[in-house]
Amino acid sequence: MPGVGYTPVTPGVVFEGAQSVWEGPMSHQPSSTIEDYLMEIYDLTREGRTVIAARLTEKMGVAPATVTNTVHRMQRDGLVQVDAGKEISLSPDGQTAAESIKRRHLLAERLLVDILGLDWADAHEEAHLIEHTITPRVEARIMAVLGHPKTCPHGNPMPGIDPATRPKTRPLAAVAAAGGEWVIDGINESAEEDHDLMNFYQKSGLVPGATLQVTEVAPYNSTISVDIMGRAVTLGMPAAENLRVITEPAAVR
Amino acid sequence: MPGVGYTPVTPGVVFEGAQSVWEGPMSHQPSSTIEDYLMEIYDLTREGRTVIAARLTEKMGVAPATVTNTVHRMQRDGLVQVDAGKEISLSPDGQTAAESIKRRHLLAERLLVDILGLDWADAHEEAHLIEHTITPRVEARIMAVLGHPKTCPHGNPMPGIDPATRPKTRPLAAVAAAGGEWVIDGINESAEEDHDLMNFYQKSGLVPGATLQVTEVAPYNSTISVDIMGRAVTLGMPAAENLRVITEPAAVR
DNA sequence: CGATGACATTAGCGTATAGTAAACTCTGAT
DNA sequence: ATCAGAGTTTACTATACGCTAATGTCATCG
Repeated sequence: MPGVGYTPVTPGVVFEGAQSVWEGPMSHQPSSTIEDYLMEIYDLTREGRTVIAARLTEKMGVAPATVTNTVHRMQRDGLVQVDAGKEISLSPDGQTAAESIKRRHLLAERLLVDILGLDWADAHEEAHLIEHTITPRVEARIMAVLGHPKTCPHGNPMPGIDPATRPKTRPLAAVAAAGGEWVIDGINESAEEDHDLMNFYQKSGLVPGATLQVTEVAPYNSTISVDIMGRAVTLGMPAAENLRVITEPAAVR
Repeated sequence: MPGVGYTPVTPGVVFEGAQSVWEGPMSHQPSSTIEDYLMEIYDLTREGRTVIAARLTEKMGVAPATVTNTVHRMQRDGLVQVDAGKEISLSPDGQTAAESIKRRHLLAERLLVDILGLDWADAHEEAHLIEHTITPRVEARIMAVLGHPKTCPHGNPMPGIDPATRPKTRPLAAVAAAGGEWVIDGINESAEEDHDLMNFYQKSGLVPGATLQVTEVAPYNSTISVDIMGRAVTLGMPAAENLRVITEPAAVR
């Protein structure tokens, strides 16, 4: 006889990693890994990029074979489709799950920055850990305490926010001439992972809501120079590409 | 040739679950599972209970063979010793890691209750998820914002708090006679997992700091009745065993 | 048209974490 | 002394998620 004090689990429960989840007729709770893939697909899609396995390979920092494998599991679980051209897209279930994890990521970032006072440049990577452990119960509390924020600290909108209510923006890199005054809307998602770049933005005061004057556009040098809070800052291409400024004069934030 | 855009990892890195960690000459970052085991061993030890695999089997809700297996990995990694009598104890490294995860657990509980306004009775299980994702950086922020709390919301002390500075307590069940007035110090760790019991405590106002009068001690019925905030509440054995009251008249909290 | 480069996939491994089933070790009670 | 019961362990299985190596598929370029 086996030892007492342990009762085998009811059938229908499946174990994945450290947490056990219901494997009922309804959908799974995706693992952290799957949530990462979902958010990555969601972001790439929102940026208008073609979502193929090679893109995920770069973003996730894993071997190509690992992505093939993982995407297969996601297909099996009804989270994504892969079309004839190998393009990956979210299913309705996948979309729902992706919006959920994206929302929790943004809320975690806001919690860390607005309430806990964590460095703006560190928030993304810390939130990336915490996001997976936020249940609906806690999500509701964070949402309430923060007053239903519409963007993350880096200016990216919560899923479900009507794009029409967001300001029209362009990359700072697309500004053609010196002289204009611009308000920073946000930092592109893809730049949030670059910790050094984020630190540069932060130290330079290049954060959402800040106002800057373009002092020089130097295409021959691939730089744009700006004046921000009286300080001169020169941005190279990646920094200028990933900084969104508001096109409209009136900042409707 | 393999696809471009993916560079194989430097040697010396080991993969465990979703996160990659350094496998240097120094210690690992324990996985969530290992952290759970560490905290359980820590709690059982602090309660003065004999720590054997069967105890962990109950607490973790896994099969006995799983515990054997996991404890072997913990031995291999230098986190625990197992003596001739099969008793499990934390090594110095294990103790350090256990105090770390315990501290993060308590901080997560306080964050959830004090700042996010989560239900006191729900905090333990939510913190159990979040605790594993709190890095030193975030831990420091929570610590600062909360003002270096000395206990969790259920009255249990942070690791490193000198027991001498804590009030002398006894279980409410050990109160021999009616008539006395007592201040609640806390709820035993082992009861925090019992969600129904925690809800009962919360609804009855039996939370740390509250004052109660013992109105009846009925050993023949295994109950103790108290008056709390003018309300009469009768506690059965488990509830009375796991509620600690302060022995001293002056509440030095 | 054949080579190259970007991608995808298969095959074969390894580890952590779970489970079941069965065997084995005590200790204490009949 | 044997047996029951608690506790432990071994053997084997399964899944998720990583890796390397090798193979297959295209499209485009020279």
